[in-house]
Amino acid sequence: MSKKKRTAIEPTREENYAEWYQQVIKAADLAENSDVRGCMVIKPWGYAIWENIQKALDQMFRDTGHRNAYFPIFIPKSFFEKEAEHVEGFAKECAVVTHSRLEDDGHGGLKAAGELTEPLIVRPTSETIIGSSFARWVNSYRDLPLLINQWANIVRWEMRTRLFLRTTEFLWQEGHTVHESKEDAMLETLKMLDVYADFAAQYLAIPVIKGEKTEGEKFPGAVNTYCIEAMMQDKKALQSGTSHFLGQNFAKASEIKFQGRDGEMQYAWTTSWGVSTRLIGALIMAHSDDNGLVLPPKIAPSHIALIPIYRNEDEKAEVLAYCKKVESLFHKERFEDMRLYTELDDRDLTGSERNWYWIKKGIPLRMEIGPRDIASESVMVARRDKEPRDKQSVPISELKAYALQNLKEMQEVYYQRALEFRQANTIKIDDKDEFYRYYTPKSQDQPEIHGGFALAHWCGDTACEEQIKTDLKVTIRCIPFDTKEEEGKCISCAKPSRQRVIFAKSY
RNA sequence: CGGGAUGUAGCGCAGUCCGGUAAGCGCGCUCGGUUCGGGACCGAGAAGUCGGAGGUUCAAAUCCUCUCAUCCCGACCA
Repeated sequence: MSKKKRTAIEPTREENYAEWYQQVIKAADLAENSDVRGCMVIKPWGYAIWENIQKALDQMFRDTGHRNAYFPIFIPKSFFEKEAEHVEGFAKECAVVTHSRLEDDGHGGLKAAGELTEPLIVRPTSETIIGSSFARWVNSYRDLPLLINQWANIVRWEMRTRLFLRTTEFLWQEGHTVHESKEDAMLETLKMLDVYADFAAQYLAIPVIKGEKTEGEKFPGAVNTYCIEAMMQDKKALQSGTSHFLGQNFAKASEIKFQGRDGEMQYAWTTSWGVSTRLIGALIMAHSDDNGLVLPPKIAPSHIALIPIYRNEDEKAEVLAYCKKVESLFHKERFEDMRLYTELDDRDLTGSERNWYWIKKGIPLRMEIGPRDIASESVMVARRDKEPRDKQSVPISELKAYALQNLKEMQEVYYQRALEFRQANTIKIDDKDEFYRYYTPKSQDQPEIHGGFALAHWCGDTACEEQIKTDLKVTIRCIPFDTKEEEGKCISCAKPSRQRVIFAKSY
């Protein structure tokens, strides 16, 4: 009989990945479902992660010349109707405001009254409403480039929701820029994709693949859509950010025109790009384990849990005093470019309970501090990327340097682990049968855990993409930038192909 | 929006088929004590309109109808 190791999260990833994901969110107290269907309440520990994402990204946007602004949550229906593809892509998931006030319905309740002359759409994205402002702001080539970002909430009436991955309302950032030339706009589109990829790697410790979306997967109204794709621990792909080259489509829809260097009036070239609270879902699924959340130090809301261990009131007083001294070592300390935070957990629970509480929350370092440590002028330090019982005694004199060094190492470890996992689950496939075998579940009971990324040839025909999607529920995640041109045969129809694309099941 | 499953205390569940002292268990919570460096123990407590609304019946957690929510699988999507 093999004894099953007790894990803090049940079921484990292997047993039931989807359920494990829900349980990690609950155990780490990140978020919960609200009383409004499909909407979530983001709790302090989860929201702090979002705030850290905001801080880091906002700095990067600023460094690339962008400025924040804010546009209305409501978009007149007529604005929306201006770009045909855009309408088609978003119409089905729009929430619509049709009335402006409530009246007594005569039965003890309220009824909507004051019908609006024109319905307002709750923004699912802001190209059209921002475009109308941009049309006023842009008159001359001297007004360009116009580089704007907004942090906002948006609403997309999705059928099926999952915390952080897909909710009816979510938080995001949307960059909107206007350029004089096609080349400038394309450069901007790709520059911001790079910003996203760098952010994912450096802060979230998630390696991503940069590439272009196929015709069938691109943003409604865009000329080209680029994306970063990440692999989760169930080997599925998660689109973690997108950047769109909009050509002159939205400039024409919103009349964004300017007088050029040649004196002629012309339509501008625009871009848009965004990442959302979905990144928190990516973070959870990329790093967490069967004991709960795992957070890269550079994005963690707090970095060190101090856990006093004592037997009686006398010891408690002594230990707490010592803990405060230890905590003061880190007062207003910085880790990389973020503030370093500590949590002194003096709740009246057993040491192990407090220990496990912080393991589940994913705090990078735990410091157990008891009478023995006071005697030896040291602290027991445990890292979240190691086994729960794996602890190291560190002298107080070296503690600060030790903590900073280990946080740095952990950030690196998480990135490497994720990268190795992706590499181990990415293969080149040239044979159609092998391709189909690769994506056929080994176990019908848990069809999530199988397959991975496949680099295979594709002729460029949407029909082939559709066929594979129908047969295997596998889609082309992107046409990656970093592959060489090579002759081959389409994995579906065997017609000649010039390059490999990334296939995967996706969220 | 289609198919499936589930709603009983804060969480996890039993009871539902065969209606009738079954409102019960484990964890958590409160109080008292012993504990505390591998998820503590003993004792005493508090807590649930059985998801909601109708109906059948002398009697409904249990049967019927409708409805809401959650999860899974599809279609759609960041």
